[in-house]
Amino acid sequence: MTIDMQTQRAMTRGDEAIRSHSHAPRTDLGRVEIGLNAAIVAVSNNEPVALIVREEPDAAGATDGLPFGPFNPKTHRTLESGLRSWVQEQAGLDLGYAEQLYTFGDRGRHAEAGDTGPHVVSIGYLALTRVGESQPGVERGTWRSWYQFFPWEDWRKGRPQILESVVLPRLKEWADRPQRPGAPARPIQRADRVRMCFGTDGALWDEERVLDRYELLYEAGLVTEAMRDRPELTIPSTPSETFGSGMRFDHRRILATAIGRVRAKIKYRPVIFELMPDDFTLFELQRTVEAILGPHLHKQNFRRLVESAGLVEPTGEVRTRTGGRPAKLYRFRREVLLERPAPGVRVKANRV
Amino acid sequence: MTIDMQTQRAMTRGDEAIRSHSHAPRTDLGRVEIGLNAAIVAVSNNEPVALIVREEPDAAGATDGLPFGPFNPKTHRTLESGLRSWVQEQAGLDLGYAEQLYTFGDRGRHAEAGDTGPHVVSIGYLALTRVGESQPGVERGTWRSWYQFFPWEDWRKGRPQILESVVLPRLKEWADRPQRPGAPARPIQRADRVRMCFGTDGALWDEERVLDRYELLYEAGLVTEAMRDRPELTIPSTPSETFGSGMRFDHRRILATAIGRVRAKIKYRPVIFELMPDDFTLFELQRTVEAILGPHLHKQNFRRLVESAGLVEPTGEVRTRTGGRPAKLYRFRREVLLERPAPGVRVKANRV
DNA sequence: TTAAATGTGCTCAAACTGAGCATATATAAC
DNA sequence: GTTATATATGCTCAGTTTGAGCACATTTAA
Repeated sequence: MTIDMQTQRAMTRGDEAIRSHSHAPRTDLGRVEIGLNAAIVAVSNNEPVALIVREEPDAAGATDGLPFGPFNPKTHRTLESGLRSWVQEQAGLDLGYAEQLYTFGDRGRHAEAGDTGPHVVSIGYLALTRVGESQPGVERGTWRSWYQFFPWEDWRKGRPQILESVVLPRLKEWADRPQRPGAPARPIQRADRVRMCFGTDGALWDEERVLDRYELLYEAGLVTEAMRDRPELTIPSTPSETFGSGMRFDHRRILATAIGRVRAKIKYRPVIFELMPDDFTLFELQRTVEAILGPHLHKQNFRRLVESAGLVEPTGEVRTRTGGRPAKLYRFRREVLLERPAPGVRVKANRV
Repeated sequence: MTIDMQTQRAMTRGDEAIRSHSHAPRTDLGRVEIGLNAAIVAVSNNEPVALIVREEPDAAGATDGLPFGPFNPKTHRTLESGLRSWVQEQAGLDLGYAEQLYTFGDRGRHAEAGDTGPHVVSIGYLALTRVGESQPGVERGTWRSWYQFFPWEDWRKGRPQILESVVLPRLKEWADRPQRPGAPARPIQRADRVRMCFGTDGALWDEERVLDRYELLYEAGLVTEAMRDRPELTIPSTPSETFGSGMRFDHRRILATAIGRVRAKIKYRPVIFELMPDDFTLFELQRTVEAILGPHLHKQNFRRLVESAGLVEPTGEVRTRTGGRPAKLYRFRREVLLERPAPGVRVKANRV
């Protein structure tokens, strides 16, 4: 029945409505608190990075997390302004481009010790910025490559070998395992999901499905957060660092959502230029796109693409420090926003 | 600075962090309540419809709204299961496909009389279904054409004349008006937004920008909800019904988000079949796509598209009641999900 | 001077797309 | 019955887009 794999996870049914709906003040609702989380992305030295803040270790020993804080309707005019406040306070960064990603609300998704207190619903945001754009010394977080948390997503040097050596064997084992002890194994469904998410057996790798892949690894109990949230599920195995560094709460999930969103979005919105300096060479632009997307692109076709799409215009200057023939400098052509409904770096996705 | 018009609205800055972040229980946060809202979409007689529930009139006299209710973390395991509960209770409908749309949290977006009580953050969901799929008599809402709320979105008979006759003149007037009394008029920016959103002056109409258009009309004070939320802004003018029926709270905004999402999504996910019966003719499929997207499609090319994409397969039967040569019946080919990363009805968007 | 690296222009075939012609087979009107 | 009309379906064909590569330019480093 379910078609969209992205929402499949949450499509459980059968809950009952408990109380009738009314506009009178409701008193028996559990307390809810809203957490605002920012996945702040930049590209530094051709490496895609996210801003990480470190705090006390959580239940699983993770210290890395995204900047976040609660939404306070008394002081935050909007959700987004609340987010900006927290980022400013925690990382000393003044956010530029930001967009909402998704709202995560499942209980048990980020079990904290004790798990008392209000239920926390996390609203994830994606922000794009340039490193070193803020006043120097103001930043308090550290920039870390996002591939540290998702090593299987780094296709810049071809298919990452960690897939063949570790990830796929463990997933295959999970797919073949009976779902409940005694129950008949249903390897078909799981195997198909692995196949589509990770592009095995002739299926194509879709670089946008970052969240699907993370969710699958979580479900298979392979990422450390899964062991944290469901200790009973832990099986002695490969050290969990093999499946990328863990993060606190559900921050890795939010980061996965963010990566998928940037990868999709640069194809139809010129957000790539949020990551670029004012002037750049076409090859620098290409390197940045590759850092985000993974696979490397055909150089001549890439320049044809961005030029014919009207995304850039030459500044008239050249940069000689390129190690070869001097490269013309370009800048983002803002007028493109007034000319086309969906301007972006329309590199072909791996879509048949 | 801002690039994505869709998030432009909320990109205000300058808020200050009020209190330092900590993991101790926070006590001085204003109360927050989460509302779950469902835009349930179907296609009935080639008309795209949404499930509307009627209640007491709100401040502006609107009685139409989407099924909704508060999220209760004590009883709802997930946000989505909470939504399903409310829809079940309020409309007697068992939801099939559902996906999260967006979380709206701005204060003042749906001013209620008095405006006391907790701050409500709305999480909007999109659901797709077939009419008459539920047990007969169980449904308590009414299905209403979504073009009743967004008449300017109906391009099935060409460019809707309401655009030339009413919408654009009023928007032009707004764009030319000085933003504050006495301040210099800045018609450029507003005029450009109108141009891109509504495809005037040579710009192309992008059928996916439903929310942008609604937001623009809201900002211009032309839709009735704007007058409700900011009464000082009301100017005696065209009856507000000209700009579509109003809805309670921010439900029309959520519906706009939903329409934009379906229009985008059917192009890369086979969700269109959530709206189709098991067996259908290709022309019926085309009519459904047209109901969603607006403009009419080239018939032969449409069938070439869906057949060559492997989205459908013939059932072997024909339907004679078509008023012409009998049409072959088709069904959705589920295997396509295992073959392609992003299968969908890839009709060309109005994207250059 | 040469090798190596990058930058830039151009070609060309394959695939895709938009548009239309032509024909098949029903129902409804006369 | 015959005809008008409506839908169904196959096919063509030119224009565009895309993937891949050749060729040459201009720099730095050895």
